[in-house]
Amino acid sequence: MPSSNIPDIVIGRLPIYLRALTRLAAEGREVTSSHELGQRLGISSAQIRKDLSHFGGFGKQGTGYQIAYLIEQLKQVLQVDREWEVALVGAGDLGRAVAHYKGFLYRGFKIVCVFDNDPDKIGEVIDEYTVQPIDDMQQVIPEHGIRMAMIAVPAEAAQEVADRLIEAGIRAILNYAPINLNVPDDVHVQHIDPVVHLQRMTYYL
Amino acid sequence: MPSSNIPDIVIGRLPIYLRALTRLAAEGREVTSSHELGQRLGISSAQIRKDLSHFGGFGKQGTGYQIAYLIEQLKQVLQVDREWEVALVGAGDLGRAVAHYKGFLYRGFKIVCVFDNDPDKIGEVIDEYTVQPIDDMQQVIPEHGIRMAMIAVPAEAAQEVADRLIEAGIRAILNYAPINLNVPDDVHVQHIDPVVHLQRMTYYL
DNA sequence: TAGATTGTTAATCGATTAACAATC
DNA sequence: TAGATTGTTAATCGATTAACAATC
Repeated sequence: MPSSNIPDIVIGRLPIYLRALTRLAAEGREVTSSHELGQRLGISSAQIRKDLSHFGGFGKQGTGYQIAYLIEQLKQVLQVDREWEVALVGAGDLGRAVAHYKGFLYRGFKIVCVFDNDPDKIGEVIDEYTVQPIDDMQQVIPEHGIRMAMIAVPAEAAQEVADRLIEAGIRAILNYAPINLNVPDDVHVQHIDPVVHLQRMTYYL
Repeated sequence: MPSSNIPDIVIGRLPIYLRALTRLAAEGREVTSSHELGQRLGISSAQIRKDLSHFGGFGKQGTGYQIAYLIEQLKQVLQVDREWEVALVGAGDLGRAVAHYKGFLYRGFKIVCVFDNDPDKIGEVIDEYTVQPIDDMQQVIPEHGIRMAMIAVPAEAAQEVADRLIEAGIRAILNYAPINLNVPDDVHVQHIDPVVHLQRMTYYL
């Protein structure tokens, strides 16, 4: 965690707020309150106010928050008021689905290259991407100055892919492989494993 | 949260432990310690011991934990020592990828039906599944006694799909749509939104 | 003005960690 | 036995909540 003294758990909630606010805006709403937002998200209004107050006073007493303005501010805080180029490794079923996904673009991210090591897949075209050999990563990633990557390869290959990505300059990894990645302190990792979420729920059933 | 007085945050870590232990077993290891497991996961050994102690004494002083035994016990606690039938709603790119994913089966889950409301997709065959009309959910789900579902439809449709699933008897939902779902207290929801994870990391870049 | 809601402080609550006796 | 590691208690740390003055 290089910068700042703001709890990581707070940072983790900001994208959730941003998503809910964007939704409210899409519904045509212009103003909201910590109370309303909290109700929608199942979070206390006090927590929302406290979280936001780490970054400034975005609201107005008696009125609440201007949705458009708060969205703008949160995007700035999260640095998603720009577009981040992302590399994708893995062009199997999952990688293909990720490559197709249209939801990245309007929320700050753009996949710019897709890698795989399967000779059958290299050269294949997925939407606007041509699958490149994984050995080209070391060249392509620094060339574009890409700092974020998504891993969608089998569990066995994920750690090695991560190591090579980091060597190529990647500093943030979204890992879809069902395995824990070990990375240096200055590299950020997030895991997506649907089974973990399912297993968390079966406990209560 | 119907049952138990064990913190939800502890339950949330168990699947992570289970995944790491399964990995260790796959590497041919038979015994591990809270210290080793902690190192792999970036968690303190004390936390692992404390978490496990909620459910019993699974280790042996001086030795550590028998991996196979601990896996078995954790599966029992999480109720994934059986196979859960899961309904999938949405047969677009994402739903298709989810349907193809082989990783559910060996970790306690089996997709048994796929629904969509697009006439072009109904009747289509995805692996072993034939896409069924979404209007059949109310019949098919109770018939099979299915209690878990995954939502892979566009954000606009997700809340309505969730409402109908719950009406049909679903009590745990894994939501891939980038929107917060509001559900009754006795229904469990987990969200998967890759953009939220990416946005959480850009803050630090 | 009266009503509403913020931003912030202090109090509460809960989770993590440190430490160690028990024991394999 | 000596060394290692658990399970558990108590101490610490941090996050959430309640409450309210400020103010729109």
